Amino acid sequence: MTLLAANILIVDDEQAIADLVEVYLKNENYHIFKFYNGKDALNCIENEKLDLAILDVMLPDVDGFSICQQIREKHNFPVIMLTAKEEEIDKITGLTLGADDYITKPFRPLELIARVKAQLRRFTKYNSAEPNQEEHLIAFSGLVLDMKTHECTLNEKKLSLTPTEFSILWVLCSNRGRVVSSEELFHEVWGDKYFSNSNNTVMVHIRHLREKMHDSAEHPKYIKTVWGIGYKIEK
Amino acid sequence: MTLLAANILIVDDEQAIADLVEVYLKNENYHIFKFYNGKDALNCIENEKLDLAILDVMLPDVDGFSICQQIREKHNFPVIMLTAKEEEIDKITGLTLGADDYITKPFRPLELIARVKAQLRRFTKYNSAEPNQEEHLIAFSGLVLDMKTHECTLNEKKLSLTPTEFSILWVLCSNRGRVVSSEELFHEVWGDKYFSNSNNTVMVHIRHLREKMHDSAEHPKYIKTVWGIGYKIEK
DNA sequence: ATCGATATTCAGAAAATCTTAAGATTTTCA
DNA sequence: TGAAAATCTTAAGATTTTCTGAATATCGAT
Repeated sequence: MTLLAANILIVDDEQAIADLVEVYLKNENYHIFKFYNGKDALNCIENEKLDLAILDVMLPDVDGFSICQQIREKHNFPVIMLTAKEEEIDKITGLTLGADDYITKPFRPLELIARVKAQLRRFTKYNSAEPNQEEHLIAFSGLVLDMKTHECTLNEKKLSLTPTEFSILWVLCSNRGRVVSSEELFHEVWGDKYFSNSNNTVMVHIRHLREKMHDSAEHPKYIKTVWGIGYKIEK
Repeated sequence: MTLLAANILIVDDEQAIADLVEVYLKNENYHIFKFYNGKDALNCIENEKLDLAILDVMLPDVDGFSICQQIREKHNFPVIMLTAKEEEIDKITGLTLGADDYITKPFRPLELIARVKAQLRRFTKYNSAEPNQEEHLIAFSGLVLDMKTHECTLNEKKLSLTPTEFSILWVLCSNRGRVVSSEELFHEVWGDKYFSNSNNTVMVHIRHLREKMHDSAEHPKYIKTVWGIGYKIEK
């Protein structure tokens, strides 16, 4: 994804947590600066070129909120706050001001990694001189999908798709030439929520898509059914 | 119907829980190794090729945390921890070190299955994307099988195979030069479901395959019958 | 020639998908 | 804020495709 590994700062006085985060992020090939207190962290912020910071809200010396503020005085990179239980978020909403995201403990490793990547992606996208201008565009054989505007046109004519429909079509298109199972589609579009036993929902949306694209289930030009496997769009 | 069923280890001293998990996952066609104590589990880890482990944190002999550590010494597959009540997670956050996810009891079956699948998906994605890009393709003497698109072509002409037919042909091709018995075929394609003593079902599919490939049983170019043993495709 | 293994055929069963529509939820807008 | 509109989800029945098992025919080794 990135040519050079991002530098990530992690501060938490619960050493187990900090160590845990370190393990997972190192595993993703990031370069980690880890501290168990605020002072050392501040020092690091001064001297290192960081790409992202993960701060525990509650620290014995300098709390995460203060650190975040000090980061914001000079830097623009994303900050993710680590907070205690879900229920307490309300009370500390103010504390997360200036942060870009927050994660509640206990957190799932996957969630952490996903959030980190999301923030890095967002940051590098807005800040890199030469962004992937085409990343948000898919176009082939008369079909154009624009992720930015969420618009879709087919042979110059605009299709008004619902968000879900757009997402499904996007996933199918970005996997063009490959069969995508209903289950996979569901996970890509709805996230890793639990899914209901029937994949009928996906099917209904596929139907709506075909309808709007003037496509048929029997002789589809675009979304083809692969029996027993899933759906695909030909390459 | 999966080509390879994942091997899943489940360890819990509460037999009811372990049994329950076993039932749900077997129902999803996974192959289950179930143990009620840590020692047997450790033994299994040594000797079996596992794809995922579900470990109860509290075990009478060796606790789940230790097992997880021992897994991590040699293996990289996902580990999901089973913990007691939600409220107690704080206390044991440290114990989930090295695990990829955790589930609190009591859990809902769908949630369990969703989590297991999510982990397997993540794992197989990270572990198969790079190294063997061509793994999804089998091609020789005019026959091409593409796992990605689930397409099969014979001398440039497309054969429209049913899911089962495709699977059977895939298994035969990936074992090219070796005789595969009907029973083996059955297990590879259908998983560990019942094996009806009459292997006629396999035979019928073989026939359909031969038909679609314009192959004959008497002088087969592709799928050859090895009397008393099974079928094979010449190398 | 005989016997067990493999082939063929085909119709009913099972499974997957499609369609439709109603109720639930979310979003929009006055 | 509350009502209307749009969207999503779920369920049930229809349809299509695929699978299976029984009956019968054929093959191959001895």
